[in-house]
Amino acid sequence: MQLERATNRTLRRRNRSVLLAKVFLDGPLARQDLATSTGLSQAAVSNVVGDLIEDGLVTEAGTVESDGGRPRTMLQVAPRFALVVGVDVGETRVRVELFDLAMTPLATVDYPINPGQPDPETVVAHIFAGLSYVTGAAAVSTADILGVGIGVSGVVEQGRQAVVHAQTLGWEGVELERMLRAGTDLPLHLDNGAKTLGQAEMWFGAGRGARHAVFALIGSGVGAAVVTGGVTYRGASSSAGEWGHTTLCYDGRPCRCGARGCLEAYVGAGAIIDRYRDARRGRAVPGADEESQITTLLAQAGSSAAARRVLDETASYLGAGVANLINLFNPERVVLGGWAGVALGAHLLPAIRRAAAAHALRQPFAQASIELCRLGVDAVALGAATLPIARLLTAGGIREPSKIH
Amino acid sequence: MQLERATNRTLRRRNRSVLLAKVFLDGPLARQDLATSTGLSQAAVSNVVGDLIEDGLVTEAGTVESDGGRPRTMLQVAPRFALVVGVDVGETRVRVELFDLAMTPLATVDYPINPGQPDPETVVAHIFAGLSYVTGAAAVSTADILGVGIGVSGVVEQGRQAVVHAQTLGWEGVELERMLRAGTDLPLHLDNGAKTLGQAEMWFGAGRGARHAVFALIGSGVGAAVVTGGVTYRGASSSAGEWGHTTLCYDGRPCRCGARGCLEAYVGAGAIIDRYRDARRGRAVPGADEESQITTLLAQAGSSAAARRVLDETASYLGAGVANLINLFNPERVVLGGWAGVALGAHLLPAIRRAAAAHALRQPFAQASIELCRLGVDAVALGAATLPIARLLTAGGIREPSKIH
DNA sequence: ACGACTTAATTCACGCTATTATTAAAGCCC
DNA sequence: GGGCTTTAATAATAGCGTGAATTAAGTCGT
Repeated sequence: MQLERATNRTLRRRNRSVLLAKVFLDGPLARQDLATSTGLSQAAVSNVVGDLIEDGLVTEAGTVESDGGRPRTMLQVAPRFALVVGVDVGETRVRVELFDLAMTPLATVDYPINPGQPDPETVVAHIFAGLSYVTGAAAVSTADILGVGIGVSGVVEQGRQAVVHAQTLGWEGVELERMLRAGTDLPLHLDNGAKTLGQAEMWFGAGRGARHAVFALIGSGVGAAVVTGGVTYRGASSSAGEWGHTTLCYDGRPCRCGARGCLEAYVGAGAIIDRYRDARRGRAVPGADEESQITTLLAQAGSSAAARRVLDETASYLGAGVANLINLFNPERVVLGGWAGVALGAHLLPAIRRAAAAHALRQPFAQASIELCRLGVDAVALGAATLPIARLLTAGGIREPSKIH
Repeated sequence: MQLERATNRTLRRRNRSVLLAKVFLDGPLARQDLATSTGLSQAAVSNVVGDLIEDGLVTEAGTVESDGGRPRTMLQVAPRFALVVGVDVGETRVRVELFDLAMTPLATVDYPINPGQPDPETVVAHIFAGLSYVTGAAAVSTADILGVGIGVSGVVEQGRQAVVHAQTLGWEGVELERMLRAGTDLPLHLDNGAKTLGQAEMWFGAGRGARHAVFALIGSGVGAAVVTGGVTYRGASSSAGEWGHTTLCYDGRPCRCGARGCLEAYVGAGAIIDRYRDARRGRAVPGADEESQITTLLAQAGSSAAARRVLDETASYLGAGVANLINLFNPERVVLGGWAGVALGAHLLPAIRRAAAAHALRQPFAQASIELCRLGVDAVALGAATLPIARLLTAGGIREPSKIH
């Protein structure tokens, strides 16, 4: 039950938002398209679009020939109306990327961090360094930056100031937003990295067109982003979707979170490698890091029965975990992502589908397709960059929240 | 991203909806209260309330004395503006209940059904019989009935016409809505029984005030209703929340759904009784039906170590299951309900909380309280009856969708 | 009993917004 | 160039919420 009053300005802001979002997401469109697809009258569309053009948010982008009649002028979001920055705070590196509103990457920089429990201060310093690097490299002014989105691989607790709990980074209640705000006046949007990746796939990847989707991400950690009604599901404190630490096997293998039987203790990259090592009677899996060890495992599937068994089991566990998501969230689409998810999914997707079918209820399973992601792992920064844009769109392109005359 | 245009009438409808919902849910309120709590101007409130009174939706309900000043006149939803019917299609009976808009029960009737796979036709006949019985008993006209809400213990797939998949009833793709529409012109609202119960608890019970809550229901079956942002989470085809058939114990006990290791196979009433029988080395648990057998188990906890062990295990499994809900949905409240849930919860709640704490991530667990429901099991019909009301409230009290002059 | 004071509800001019109908613009085709 | 088609802008109209002023309905002190 919504309890927001509606005033006359609300109306305009909302229609601005509807039109702006449509132009942004569905590419160049004519005023007519907007009128028919939104149901607004042509007059209103013209009126609102006029405002948007005047505000510099939208530009006319050429005309399209017609078969007898005035050619329709196409509209698009002005790519340079503003710039956005996406930051990916992963377990092994901090990536800072600058985009324009057409989501063209203008500059990118990576800062590797040593995996052993990076200092929050170091990460913050990397972010600031990255900010000044990308603005310098693209020769743009900070004033043109609409906002900075930051995807962190851990629980991001939204409150007045976002706080990060990331067991994999060794962070417990790190006041990342406060630390960042101390060094910049740019609008900040912190969020869980899985959620930003889901956002990216939703707008530009495998989630397009779906209203209810779950993005299941397998990497060193295991997480999920749930989108419902086109909007990321957050829950009370924005930590919803912690799929990796749901119990799949009561009293089972110990997990690094301290509990037993978590999904991550079976299908997290580390867990898969551990299980393969066990299957090899304790002989270490060749490879410098988890990523190459997983590659080894997949490469040996042709020759080693043990590797095949480990992969089969992985698909079964993963399928059961996906079935849980399907039963609980009833999505129309489950998208498998994360670096390990992509590596495994390419080979195991049919087996995962079979296992999910065996564990999920028929009706919700029949509603859901299970697919691979389309954007790759680096989309965390892209998705983070969409956060300030999402805010701009819902606000109807009005940057200042309120003004006092 | 919402894509609904907003027109001038939308505004009024929305404000009608906001005010009407507030008056309905937060009891008698003065116009002033409405103005301050919604942010609308007093003039607008007066204006809209005037319309609502004229339409017969709202009535003035006396005045409240003041210490110097005009006394405020309180407003309430007119209890007899319309009547609603709630139907509970359970595994053992069909209940039909008639309410006014103050949710006062005006008439109730139960039709027992023999547990062995009841015929859909029989259930439909019971519903029609119940409808004519309650209208007769309360001496009201069918024309005064706003709508009929029907809570079914099974998956209700919403489409053009709701279809029911209820393994416990032996129903597979039963076109219940079509069958009902053939016999009545009343607006129908079919939904899963757990969801209607959650709705009832949300409006009148343990969920009041929460924006994100999960209602975990334990009976013969195990299910959950998820409320997010004050609204029931449905997913793509409205079957979200099938908690009972999530895998808790990979490759564990067989479940009646065909899979193995489902939560229901551990904490469903039948499963608990089975586990107790196993603990008694196969000796049947005394009791005529599941309900009395569970009572027996609880009664013997004082004397029998086996009973205690079974209950402890139940609390642990249940806690792990609740932890999964907390990790995935990040609610501020988890409400334990269902007849078995109530019976067990009274004794096991502390143990369940401990087990949930052990399995959930710290941060989301700290955000969530775990409580018992307040309304009892019979609230399914009450919750079903709220469905037509919820529609009325969101529509701002406008019954006909559109009129042609 | 009367006036001062307080609080609640209504009225009305105003500005904002979308709608429908109408007009202008811009091109194609014969 | 005139007729036709499609797109965009303009004008007249009506709905809606706001804010200030006004009316309504009491309490309290003297």
